[in-house]
Amino acid sequence: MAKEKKDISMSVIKRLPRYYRFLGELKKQSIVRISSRELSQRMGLTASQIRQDLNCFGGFGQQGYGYNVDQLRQEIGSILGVGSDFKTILIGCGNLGKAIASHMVFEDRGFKLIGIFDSRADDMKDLRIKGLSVSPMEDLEVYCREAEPSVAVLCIPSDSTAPVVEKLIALGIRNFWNFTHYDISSHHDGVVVENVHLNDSLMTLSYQILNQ
Amino acid sequence: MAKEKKDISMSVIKRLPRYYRFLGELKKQSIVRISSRELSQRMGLTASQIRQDLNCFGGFGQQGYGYNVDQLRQEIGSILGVGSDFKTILIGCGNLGKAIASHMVFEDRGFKLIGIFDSRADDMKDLRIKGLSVSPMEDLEVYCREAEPSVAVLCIPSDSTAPVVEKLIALGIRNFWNFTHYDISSHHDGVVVENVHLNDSLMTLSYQILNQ
DNA sequence: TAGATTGTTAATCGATTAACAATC
DNA sequence: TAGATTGTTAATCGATTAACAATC
Repeated sequence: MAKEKKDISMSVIKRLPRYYRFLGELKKQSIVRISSRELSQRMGLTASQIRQDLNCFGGFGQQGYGYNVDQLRQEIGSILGVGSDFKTILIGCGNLGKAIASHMVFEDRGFKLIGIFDSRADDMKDLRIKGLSVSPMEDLEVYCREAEPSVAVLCIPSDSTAPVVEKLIALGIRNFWNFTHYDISSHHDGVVVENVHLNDSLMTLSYQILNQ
Repeated sequence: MAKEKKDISMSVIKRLPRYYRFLGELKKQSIVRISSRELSQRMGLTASQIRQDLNCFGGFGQQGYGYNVDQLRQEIGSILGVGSDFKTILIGCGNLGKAIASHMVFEDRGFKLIGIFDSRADDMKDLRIKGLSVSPMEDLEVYCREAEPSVAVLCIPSDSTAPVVEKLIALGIRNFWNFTHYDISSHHDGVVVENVHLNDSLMTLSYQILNQ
């Protein structure tokens, strides 16, 4: 039933997870159907925008009725690839890496954590995160040839990121969840990068506080 | 010299931290001056956009010369409030909260962490993060009346966030760095919220992998 | 059938890009 | 002065909102 994907704009994509979240809430509250108007009021959007967004992918609604909450949620989930199983490795197991690995429900979102690497793995002999031990960076090459992960989560210091990315790309990894400040996209083409720049976020907050 | 701030769009604001970062890099490389054209090539933007963005705030450049790297960096830093000193408390000291508190260079970005709270503070008697111990949530009210923090960082489970936000707002806190999935803006007006929705980010990555 | 609400087209608004006169 | 590059206005492009015919 889903439409041929044309070229959906990033603005739309970025809104999808939020729809997914709100629909999950509605489902929890045992709400079965919802109109674009009602959803728009809850989410602080226009009904028009919701209908436009959803119609990028197909006619999920029904005239005179609205949308079926659970069905719509599943459709959006499938568009976002919630049911995927991307083999993922974590590079850098310091405070942040540890938190990301143990805190995030990777599996719920289509990512399967299969390996953890850190340059000081020696100091982490006894550490286990989700049953995984921490391997030294030297093992990366052999490991990747065997396990063929497709995604790397980067939680290493920004200034040592460049050569690591170089290596990962050489080993065939094309998808990055990047917590460093290193600007992967401006150095490499044909690579998928989702940045989480916490410092940038903090500075945006700071601006908003000063100019509210 | 800075212009009267009209109403700068969020699109522009969100780009400023990235400018700040690139200018920091250039400074490190002892580059003194840069033209919008050269900067645009390094950052993968158009020169036009850079000039437009910067001119929202004032004429930082000089015709025939370009921009002075260090001066421009400082101007942007000051727009973003890098030199501020917002009193900040952390709510929730689990894996993520711990990582955020110890990993982030709050101070460099205008935020001063002055207190940490967790509902299970009893189990964290010996924990010290940046010299701070973890206080129980019951102490929040008295503490806020005394110390008057203006920013709260939320690293608690999403489903217990609503009442905590309620309380913090009652205690006069209006600015939030929100790592939970709870949608503060849709429940409260006149509040500054900067969201870091890691799950949303992960889902966006997933979409991009499937549709690259 | 009448009422409700979608899917979709048209109108508006905002953001990005192009162009160029001002000026260092 | 001539060359370079900004600041700024105008043109284009894209995203959001409004409107309404289609239809459940």
